[in-house]
Amino acid sequence: MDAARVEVAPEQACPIAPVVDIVFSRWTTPILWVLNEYGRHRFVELQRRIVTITPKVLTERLRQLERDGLVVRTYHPEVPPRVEYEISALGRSLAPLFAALSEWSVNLGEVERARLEYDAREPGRGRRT
Amino acid sequence: MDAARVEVAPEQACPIAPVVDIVFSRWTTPILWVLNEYGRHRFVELQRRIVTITPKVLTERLRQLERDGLVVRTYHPEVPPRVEYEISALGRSLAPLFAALSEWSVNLGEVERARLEYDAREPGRGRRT
DNA sequence: CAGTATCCATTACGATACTG
DNA sequence: CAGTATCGTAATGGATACTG
Repeated sequence: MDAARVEVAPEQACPIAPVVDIVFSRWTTPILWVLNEYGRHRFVELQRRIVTITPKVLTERLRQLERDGLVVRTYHPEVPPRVEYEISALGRSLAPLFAALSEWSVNLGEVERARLEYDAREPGRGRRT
Repeated sequence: MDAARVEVAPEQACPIAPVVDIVFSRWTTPILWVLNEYGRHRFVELQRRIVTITPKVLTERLRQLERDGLVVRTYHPEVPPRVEYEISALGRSLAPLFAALSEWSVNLGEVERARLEYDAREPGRGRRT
C-alpha cells in the first residue's frame, strides 16, 4: 500500500483512477486483449476481430494506445501499404491484470442474480436508462 | 484460461468486456474504492470524499452499484433520515483487482515518458481531443 | 490497405433548484 | 439529510463517403 503512491488529484480520493483512465477507456480493453492474446495485427485484421468498431474510432483508440506506449505501430512502406500493430512490453505488463479480470468473471452470474432480485424488489428503479 | 469461460458476444472477441462494463464504468471506481477503503458512508459523506461528483450522478451510480450487488444500501427511517452505503461481499471480492491496479500505477511514469516522446516525434497527432 | 473527413445522434454529465 | 426533477451542453461514438 506504499509502493504504489502516485500524485493524485486529492478530490477523487482514488489513486487507481489514472490507471483506469489509461487502460479501461472505451474500446481499449478489446484492442489490448486481442493484441495480447493473438499477437501482431494489421488494421483491417483488428477491424475484423472487433466487428462493431468503426475505422474512425479504431484509429483514435490505436493512436491513444500508441501514444501511451501500450501499443507499437510499424509502418511498412510497400504497395499496398502495410501497417502492423503489436502490444508493447509495457502493454504486456497488463497481462496479470487481465488475468485477474478474467478470474473475476466467474462472479458475473452473481451480478445477474443481484439484478433480477433488485428489479423484482424495486420495480422501475435503477435500471440503466 | 478455462475456469473463467463465460458467454460473450463473439464479435467483441474480449471475454473481460462484461466485467469492465460493470466495474469500471464511470465513477464506479472511486465510489467502490472509498467504500472498500474507508468503510460505510452516508450519502453526504461520499459527496464530500468525491467532491467533483454531483448528487444526481452519485445517486445514479449508487443505484447501479446496488443493483449489480456490489454495494448495500441501508435506510434508517429516522428524523432526519439516514442512509448508509457499504460495500458488499461481492464488492469486496474486487479488492485483489484493485490491488493489481494499484501496483500497476508504478508504470504511470513510463506512460508519461511515452507520451512526451510521442508528442515530440509526432507533433499534433493523437493528442486527446 | 490504411486510414481521413464529415455529419449526425445519443448520452453522459454538470448546474441548478426543489422536496419528503 | 438524501435525494429528485429539469434543463442545457459538451463530448463520444456511429454512419457514411472519400483518398494516398
